[in-house]
Amino acid sequence: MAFKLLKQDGAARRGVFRTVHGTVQTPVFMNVGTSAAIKGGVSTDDLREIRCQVELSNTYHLHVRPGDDLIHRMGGLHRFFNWDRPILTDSGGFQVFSLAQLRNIREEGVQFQSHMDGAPVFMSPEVSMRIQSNLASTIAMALDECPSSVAEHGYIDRSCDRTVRWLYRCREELTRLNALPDTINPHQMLFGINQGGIYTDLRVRHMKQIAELDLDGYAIGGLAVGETAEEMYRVIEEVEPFMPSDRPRYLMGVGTPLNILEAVDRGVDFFDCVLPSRNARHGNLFTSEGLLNLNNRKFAEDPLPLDPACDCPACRRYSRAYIRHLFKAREMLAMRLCVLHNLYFYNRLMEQIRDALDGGYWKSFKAEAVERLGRRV
RNA sequence: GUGGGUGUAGCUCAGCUGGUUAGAGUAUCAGGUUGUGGCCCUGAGGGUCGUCGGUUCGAGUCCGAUCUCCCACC
Repeated sequence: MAFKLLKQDGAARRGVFRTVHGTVQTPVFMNVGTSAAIKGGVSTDDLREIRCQVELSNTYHLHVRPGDDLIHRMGGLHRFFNWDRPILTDSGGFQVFSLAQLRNIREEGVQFQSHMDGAPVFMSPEVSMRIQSNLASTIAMALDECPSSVAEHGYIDRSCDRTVRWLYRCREELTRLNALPDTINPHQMLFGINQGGIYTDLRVRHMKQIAELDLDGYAIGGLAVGETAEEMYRVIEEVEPFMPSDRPRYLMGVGTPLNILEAVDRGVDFFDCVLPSRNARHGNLFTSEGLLNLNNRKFAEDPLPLDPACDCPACRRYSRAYIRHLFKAREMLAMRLCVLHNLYFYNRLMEQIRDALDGGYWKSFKAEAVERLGRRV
């Protein structure tokens, strides 16, 4: 079994996940590099230095540019990207619904226009699996429809049924692809995605249906897209009892450090979010003392590092005043240093969470961290 | 020196024949950002309308003088 549960405290889980690209310690935060690059000029050497375990790239983006067939010819994403640890590829489903202007969704798949040049693109369960097989990521995500979490019950009901049918097609196609002789990663794993908006009956029914497929892991999708944090926590609590306990659980696209602490407490093992990297590019830092907006004038002559308690490459050598200056001067080093810091902060937060679970002091750590990280510097 | 143009927010500029509390973009300041388009969204502060005088119930707007800068010609 790839996933092994080491310890549990309430619903919170401490585990290890074995893959062909190495073992992942969970709970884990995956560092997002959509186009096989962490935005902000961060290299894979940097990723190793900031203690990244799993990198996440995007099927849709890499399909549009440079093309998954090209990456296959270049030996797969790991060789192309120079990253030998696990990679998870998102299926492209979310992008179809968040980026595409014009789309037409049918049973067969989704026809839409590329956000790059308007060229027609067709995405189906089979196409998504073929792209991800070409990329040869460690973990492939199933193609799902991601409707607005607050869409009406009737629509999400029908959408969930279609996502189940798509999931069967994904598994069948990936099984076929993994057996082909020119497949780069014949052990590519598949995670299914739970949908159902904010409706308990749909979430539970859908989770039960996809659990029957006995996949390598299960994700909760369609959250943090309009509903409140409290609704998100409620949905996790309601669906968690129906998620296989011997498989990793992945909460897609979440979230803030507080969201992650609350979700770990409700049994989630995997996370990914653009928040630390995107906010970093705009000067919004996560620190051990809470949120810090480096654009604030009060940091103009502040000689302290971004976070005095941090030993990331940015905090070891540079002051708030200097990095703030870099932002005002629009120097790209500003973004690089802040992205390194925020990702390191997230990766270190996950280490602290794992230490707390290992050490048996999860509840007290969580309560203290929620209070501390919710502050503002 | 002569003729023409110009002057309004830190910057670039709107402001129709005179009419509520002078606007926009950008910059600044402060929020937001959740399966990534270095984007975008929201709010705030900021002006003796070059200066002085005149006409008028009322002037950024009309008149006179003066100063600034730009252009052309001598």
